Amino acid sequence: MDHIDRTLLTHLQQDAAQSYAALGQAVGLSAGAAHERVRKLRERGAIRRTTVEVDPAAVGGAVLAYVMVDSVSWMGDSAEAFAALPEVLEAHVIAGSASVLVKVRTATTEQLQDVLRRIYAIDGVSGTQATVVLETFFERPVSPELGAG
Amino acid sequence: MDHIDRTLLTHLQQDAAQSYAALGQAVGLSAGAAHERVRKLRERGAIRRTTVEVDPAAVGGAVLAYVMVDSVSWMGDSAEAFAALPEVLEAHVIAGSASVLVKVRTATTEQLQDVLRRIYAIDGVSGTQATVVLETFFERPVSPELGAG
DNA sequence: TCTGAAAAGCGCTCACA
DNA sequence: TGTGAGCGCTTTTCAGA
Repeated sequence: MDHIDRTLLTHLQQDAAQSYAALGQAVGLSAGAAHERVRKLRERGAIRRTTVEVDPAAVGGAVLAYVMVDSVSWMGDSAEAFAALPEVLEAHVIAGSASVLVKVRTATTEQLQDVLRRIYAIDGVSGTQATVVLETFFERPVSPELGAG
Repeated sequence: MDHIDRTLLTHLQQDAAQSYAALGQAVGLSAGAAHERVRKLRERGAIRRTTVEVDPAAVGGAVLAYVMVDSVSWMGDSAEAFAALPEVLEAHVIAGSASVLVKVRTATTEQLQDVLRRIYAIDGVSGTQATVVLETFFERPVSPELGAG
Protein backbone atom coordinates (compact mmCIF):
# COMPACT_ATOMS: atom_id res chain seq x y z
CA MET A 1 0.00 0.00 0.00
CA ASP A 2 2.18 2.82 -1.29
CA HIS A 3 1.37 6.28 -2.63
CA ILE A 4 0.40 4.89 -6.04
CA ASP A 5 -2.10 2.47 -4.51
CA ARG A 6 -3.69 5.26 -2.47
CA THR A 7 -3.98 7.46 -5.56
CA LEU A 8 -5.55 4.59 -7.51
CA LEU A 9 -8.11 4.10 -4.71
CA THR A 10 -8.95 7.81 -4.69
CA HIS A 11 -9.47 7.87 -8.45
CA LEU A 12 -11.57 4.69 -8.35
CA GLN A 13 -13.75 6.15 -5.58
CA GLN A 14 -14.42 9.15 -7.82
CA ASP A 15 -15.15 7.03 -10.91
CA ALA A 16 -14.88 3.25 -10.95
CA ALA A 17 -16.13 3.08 -14.56
CA GLN A 18 -13.08 4.73 -16.11
CA SER A 19 -10.66 2.72 -18.24
CA TYR A 20 -7.45 1.20 -16.90
CA ALA A 21 -5.62 3.29 -19.50
CA ALA A 22 -6.94 6.51 -17.91
CA LEU A 23 -6.30 5.12 -14.43
CA GLY A 24 -2.74 4.21 -15.32
CA GLN A 25 -2.10 7.63 -16.85
CA ALA A 26 -3.19 9.28 -13.58
CA VAL A 27 -0.40 7.50 -11.69
CA GLY A 28 2.20 7.24 -14.45
CA LEU A 29 1.75 3.55 -15.22
CA SER A 30 0.63 1.48 -18.20
CA ALA A 31 -2.91 0.10 -18.32
CA GLY A 32 -1.61 -3.40 -17.61
CA ALA A 33 0.33 -2.36 -14.51
CA ALA A 34 -2.63 -0.35 -13.18
CA HIS A 35 -4.85 -3.37 -13.76
CA GLU A 36 -2.46 -5.62 -11.83
CA ARG A 37 -2.32 -3.22 -8.87
CA VAL A 38 -6.10 -2.90 -8.73
CA ARG A 39 -6.42 -6.70 -8.94
CA LYS A 40 -4.16 -7.03 -5.89
CA LEU A 41 -6.05 -4.32 -3.99
CA ARG A 42 -9.19 -6.42 -4.51
CA GLU A 43 -7.37 -9.61 -3.55
CA ARG A 44 -6.16 -8.07 -0.25
CA GLY A 45 -9.65 -6.76 0.50
CA ALA A 46 -8.68 -3.08 0.38
CA ILE A 47 -11.30 -2.83 -2.38
CA ARG A 48 -14.39 -4.67 -1.20
CA ARG A 49 -16.55 -4.26 -4.30
CA THR A 50 -17.53 -2.07 -7.20
CA THR A 51 -20.85 -0.39 -6.52
CA VAL A 52 -23.07 2.54 -7.42
CA GLU A 53 -23.83 5.48 -5.13
CA VAL A 54 -27.61 5.85 -4.93
CA ASP A 55 -29.35 9.13 -4.02
CA PRO A 56 -31.21 8.28 -0.78
CA ALA A 57 -33.99 10.77 -1.51
CA ALA A 58 -34.70 9.03 -4.84
CA VAL A 59 -35.48 5.71 -3.15
CA GLY A 60 -37.54 6.75 -0.12
CA GLY A 61 -34.78 7.73 2.29
CA ALA A 62 -35.21 11.49 2.60
CA VAL A 63 -35.43 11.49 6.42
CA LEU A 64 -32.15 10.77 8.20
CA ALA A 65 -31.81 10.13 11.92
CA TYR A 66 -29.25 8.75 14.37
CA VAL A 67 -30.62 6.70 17.24
CA MET A 68 -28.93 5.95 20.56
CA VAL A 69 -30.27 2.61 21.76
CA ASP A 70 -30.20 1.93 25.52
CA SER A 71 -30.36 -1.63 26.77
CA VAL A 72 -30.72 -3.63 29.95
CA SER A 73 -28.63 -6.54 28.68
CA TRP A 74 -25.52 -7.20 26.59
CA MET A 75 -26.27 -6.25 22.97
CA GLY A 76 -23.07 -7.78 21.59
CA ASP A 77 -24.85 -10.44 19.57
CA SER A 78 -27.93 -8.56 18.40
CA ALA A 79 -26.50 -7.64 14.99
CA GLU A 80 -29.08 -9.71 13.10
CA ALA A 81 -31.98 -8.07 14.95
CA PHE A 82 -30.87 -4.65 13.67
CA ALA A 83 -29.91 -5.96 10.23
CA ALA A 84 -33.47 -7.27 9.85
CA LEU A 85 -34.69 -3.66 9.70
CA PRO A 86 -33.95 -2.45 6.14
CA GLU A 87 -34.19 1.21 7.20
CA VAL A 88 -31.20 0.73 9.54
CA LEU A 89 -28.08 1.50 7.47
CA GLU A 90 -25.49 1.27 10.23
CA ALA A 91 -25.35 -0.31 13.68
CA HIS A 92 -22.40 0.11 16.04
CA VAL A 93 -21.66 -1.01 19.59
CA ILE A 94 -20.47 2.09 21.43
CA ALA A 95 -18.74 3.11 24.62
CA GLY A 96 -20.88 5.23 26.88
CA SER A 97 -24.27 5.06 28.51
CA ALA A 98 -26.22 3.80 25.50
CA SER A 99 -24.99 0.57 24.04
CA VAL A 100 -25.81 0.74 20.32
CA LEU A 101 -25.79 3.64 17.84
CA VAL A 102 -27.77 3.19 14.62
CA LYS A 103 -28.22 5.27 11.48
CA VAL A 104 -31.73 5.22 10.01
CA ARG A 105 -33.20 6.44 6.73
CA THR A 106 -36.94 6.61 6.01
CA ALA A 107 -39.20 8.45 3.59
CA THR A 108 -41.21 10.24 6.30
CA THR A 109 -41.08 10.99 10.02
CA GLU A 110 -44.07 8.69 10.47
CA GLN A 111 -41.99 5.82 9.09
CA LEU A 112 -39.14 6.85 11.38
CA GLN A 113 -41.50 6.52 14.32
CA ASP A 114 -42.41 3.03 13.13
CA VAL A 115 -38.73 2.04 12.92
CA LEU A 116 -38.19 3.31 16.48
CA ARG A 117 -41.11 1.12 17.55
CA ARG A 118 -39.50 -1.91 15.88
CA ILE A 119 -36.12 -1.12 17.49
CA TYR A 120 -37.83 -0.87 20.87
CA ALA A 121 -39.27 -4.36 20.27
CA ILE A 122 -35.76 -5.87 20.01
CA ASP A 123 -34.86 -8.09 22.97
CA GLY A 124 -33.05 -6.19 25.72
CA VAL A 125 -33.75 -2.69 24.37
CA SER A 126 -34.92 -0.38 27.14
CA GLY A 127 -35.11 2.92 25.32
CA THR A 128 -34.20 5.02 22.27
CA GLN A 129 -33.06 8.60 21.78
CA ALA A 130 -33.48 9.76 18.18
CA THR A 131 -31.57 12.70 16.72
CA VAL A 132 -33.15 13.93 13.49
CA VAL A 133 -30.89 15.46 10.86
CA LEU A 134 -32.12 18.82 9.56
CA GLU A 135 -29.51 19.27 6.82
CA THR A 136 -26.63 17.12 5.62
CA PHE A 137 -23.47 19.12 4.86
CA PHE A 138 -21.82 16.14 3.18
CA GLU A 139 -21.43 12.37 3.22
CA ARG A 140 -18.25 11.02 1.63
CA PRO A 141 -16.17 7.84 1.56
CA VAL A 142 -13.07 7.34 3.67
CA SER A 143 -10.04 9.12 2.20
CA PRO A 144 -7.26 6.69 1.21
CA GLU A 145 -4.83 9.60 1.76
CA LEU A 146 -5.31 9.20 5.52
CA GLY A 147 -3.05 6.18 5.24
CA ALA A 148 -0.18 8.45 4.19
CA GLY A 149 -0.13 9.61 7.84
CA MET B 1 -38.94 4.59 -10.71
CA ASP B 2 -40.83 1.30 -10.82
CA HIS B 3 -40.05 -2.14 -9.43
CA ILE B 4 -37.63 -2.91 -12.27
CA ASP B 5 -35.61 0.24 -11.59
CA ARG B 6 -35.39 -0.57 -7.88
CA THR B 7 -34.21 -4.11 -8.66
CA LEU B 8 -31.60 -2.75 -11.08
CA LEU B 9 -30.32 -0.37 -8.36
CA THR B 10 -30.10 -3.21 -5.84
CA HIS B 11 -28.15 -5.41 -8.25
CA LEU B 12 -25.82 -2.54 -9.20
CA GLN B 13 -25.16 -1.79 -5.53
CA GLN B 14 -24.08 -5.41 -5.07
CA ASP B 15 -21.91 -5.45 -8.20
CA ALA B 16 -21.59 -2.50 -10.55
CA ALA B 17 -19.01 -4.33 -12.70
CA GLN B 18 -21.41 -6.95 -14.06
CA SER B 19 -22.46 -6.91 -17.71
CA TYR B 20 -25.69 -5.35 -18.95
CA ALA B 21 -26.61 -8.78 -20.28
CA ALA B 22 -26.53 -10.25 -16.74
CA LEU B 23 -28.27 -7.16 -15.36
CA GLY B 24 -31.02 -7.43 -17.95
CA GLN B 25 -31.48 -11.13 -17.30
CA ALA B 26 -32.02 -10.39 -13.59
CA VAL B 27 -35.04 -8.23 -14.42
CA GLY B 28 -36.27 -9.99 -17.55
CA LEU B 29 -35.05 -7.44 -20.10
CA SER B 30 -32.57 -7.38 -22.96
CA ALA B 31 -29.10 -5.90 -22.42
CA GLY B 32 -30.07 -2.85 -24.49
CA ALA B 33 -33.18 -2.13 -22.45
CA ALA B 34 -31.30 -2.56 -19.15
CA HIS B 35 -28.63 -0.20 -20.44
CA GLU B 36 -31.22 2.42 -21.34
CA ARG B 37 -32.89 2.23 -17.91
CA VAL B 38 -29.54 2.56 -16.11
CA ARG B 39 -28.62 5.49 -18.33
CA LYS B 40 -31.83 7.27 -17.29
CA LEU B 41 -31.26 6.47 -13.62
CA ARG B 42 -27.92 8.24 -13.95
CA GLU B 43 -29.46 11.12 -15.86
CA ARG B 44 -32.10 11.68 -13.16
CA GLY B 45 -29.44 11.55 -10.44
CA ALA B 46 -30.81 8.41 -8.76
CA ILE B 47 -27.38 6.92 -9.50
CA ARG B 48 -24.80 9.52 -8.50
CA ARG B 49 -21.66 7.65 -9.58
CA THR B 50 -19.94 4.32 -9.97
CA THR B 51 -17.44 3.84 -7.16
CA VAL B 52 -15.45 1.27 -5.19
CA GLU B 53 -16.07 0.37 -1.56
CA VAL B 54 -12.76 0.74 0.30
CA ASP B 55 -11.99 -1.08 3.55
CA PRO B 56 -11.48 1.77 6.08
CA ALA B 57 -9.00 -0.27 8.13
CA ALA B 58 -6.79 -0.74 5.04
CA VAL B 59 -6.31 3.02 4.59
CA GLY B 60 -5.79 4.24 8.13
CA GLY B 61 -9.38 4.51 9.32
CA ALA B 62 -9.62 1.75 11.92
CA VAL B 63 -10.94 4.03 14.69
CA LEU B 64 -14.53 5.22 14.22
CA ALA B 65 -16.22 7.88 16.34
CA TYR B 66 -19.33 10.06 16.23
CA VAL B 67 -18.93 13.57 17.59
CA MET B 68 -21.67 15.91 18.81
CA VAL B 69 -20.48 19.46 18.21
CA ASP B 70 -21.93 22.21 20.43
CA SER B 71 -21.79 25.80 19.28
CA VAL B 72 -22.44 29.32 20.45
CA SER B 73 -23.45 30.61 17.01
CA TRP B 74 -25.35 29.46 13.93
CA MET B 75 -23.38 26.67 12.25
CA GLY B 76 -25.51 26.64 9.09
CA ASP B 77 -22.74 27.80 6.81
CA SER B 78 -19.75 26.04 8.31
CA ALA B 79 -19.84 23.10 5.91
CA GLU B 80 -16.45 23.97 4.38
CA ALA B 81 -14.78 24.15 7.78
CA PHE B 82 -15.74 20.53 8.46
CA ALA B 83 -15.07 19.41 4.89
CA ALA B 84 -11.52 20.73 5.27
CA LEU B 85 -10.86 17.93 7.76
CA PRO B 86 -10.27 14.75 5.70
CA GLU B 87 -10.98 12.51 8.69
CA VAL B 88 -14.55 13.86 8.87
CA LEU B 89 -16.65 11.59 6.64
CA GLU B 90 -20.09 13.05 7.40
CA ALA B 91 -21.35 16.32 8.85
CA HIS B 92 -25.03 16.98 9.60
CA VAL B 93 -26.95 19.86 11.14
CA ILE B 94 -29.17 18.32 13.79
CA ALA B 95 -32.14 19.15 15.96
CA GLY B 96 -31.37 19.11 19.66
CA SER B 97 -28.89 20.66 22.04
CA ALA B 98 -25.78 20.12 19.94
CA SER B 99 -25.87 21.70 16.52
CA VAL B 100 -23.72 19.48 14.32
CA LEU B 101 -23.14 15.72 14.28
CA VAL B 102 -20.00 14.43 12.55
CA LYS B 103 -18.65 10.98 11.73
CA VAL B 104 -14.87 10.64 12.07
CA ARG B 105 -12.40 7.92 11.04
CA THR B 106 -8.74 7.90 12.13
CA ALA B 107 -5.97 5.31 12.42
CA THR B 108 -5.47 5.76 16.17
CA THR B 109 -7.17 7.34 19.17
CA GLU B 110 -4.30 9.85 19.31
CA GLN B 111 -5.25 11.04 15.83
CA LEU B 112 -8.90 11.17 16.92
CA GLN B 113 -7.87 13.50 19.72
CA ASP B 114 -6.10 15.70 17.19
CA VAL B 115 -9.22 15.85 15.01
CA LEU B 116 -11.29 16.87 18.04
CA ARG B 117 -8.77 19.66 18.65
CA ARG B 118 -9.15 20.85 15.06
CA ILE B 119 -12.96 20.70 15.32
CA TYR B 120 -12.78 22.73 18.52
CA ALA B 121 -10.76 25.35 16.62
CA ILE B 122 -13.63 25.92 14.15
CA ASP B 123 -15.31 29.31 14.57
CA GLY B 124 -18.31 29.16 16.91
CA VAL B 125 -17.62 25.69 18.30
CA SER B 126 -17.97 25.65 22.08
CA GLY B 127 -17.54 21.97 22.82
CA THR B 128 -17.43 18.37 21.55
CA GLN B 129 -18.78 15.07 22.86
CA ALA B 130 -17.13 12.09 21.17
CA THR B 131 -18.69 8.64 21.13
CA VAL B 132 -16.15 5.96 20.21
CA VAL B 133 -17.37 2.86 18.36
CA LEU B 134 -16.19 -0.40 19.91
CA GLU B 135 -17.56 -2.73 17.22
CA THR B 136 -19.40 -2.13 13.96
CA PHE B 137 -22.23 -4.61 13.36
CA PHE B 138 -22.66 -3.45 9.77
CA GLU B 139 -22.52 -0.47 7.41
CA ARG B 140 -24.60 -0.79 4.24
CA PRO B 141 -26.02 1.43 1.48
CA VAL B 142 -29.61 2.65 1.44
CA SER B 143 -32.01 -0.06 0.25
CA PRO B 144 -33.82 0.91 -2.99
CA GLU B 145 -36.62 -1.39 -1.86
CA LEU B 146 -37.63 1.20 0.75
CA GLY B 147 -39.14 3.13 -2.13
CA ALA B 148 -41.65 0.33 -2.71
CA GLY B 149 -43.30 1.49 0.55
C1' DT C 1 -40.06 1.61 -24.15
C1' DC C 2 -38.42 -2.67 -25.93
C1' DT C 3 -35.62 -6.01 -29.19
C1' DG C 4 -31.85 -7.51 -31.89
C1' DA C 5 -27.63 -6.71 -34.31
C1' DA C 6 -23.55 -4.12 -35.79
C1' DA C 7 -19.48 -1.35 -34.66
C1' DA C 8 -16.20 0.56 -31.62
C1' DG C 9 -13.75 0.23 -27.44
C1' DC C 10 -11.97 -2.05 -23.47
C1' DG C 11 -10.66 -5.86 -20.26
C1' DC C 12 -7.89 -9.52 -19.64
C1' DT C 13 -4.00 -12.44 -20.58
C1' DC C 14 0.16 -13.26 -22.43
C1' DA C 15 5.43 -13.21 -23.59
C1' DC C 16 9.05 -10.55 -22.34
C1' DA C 17 12.03 -7.30 -19.58
C1' DT D 1 6.64 -5.27 -10.73
C1' DG D 2 6.68 -3.33 -15.12
C1' DT D 3 5.55 -2.94 -20.67
C1' DG D 4 3.20 -3.64 -24.96
C1' DA D 5 0.25 -6.37 -28.01
C1' DG D 6 -3.56 -9.58 -29.17
C1' DC D 7 -8.08 -11.89 -28.71
C1' DG D 8 -12.52 -11.85 -27.10
C1' DC D 9 -16.21 -9.78 -24.78
C1' DT D 10 -18.81 -5.63 -23.57
C1' DT D 11 -20.43 -1.31 -24.15
C1' DT D 12 -22.79 1.68 -26.98
C1' DT D 13 -25.53 2.84 -30.75
C1' DC D 14 -29.17 2.38 -34.04
C1' DA D 15 -33.14 0.78 -37.03
C1' DG D 16 -37.41 -1.19 -36.45
C1' DA D 17 -41.67 -2.34 -33.78
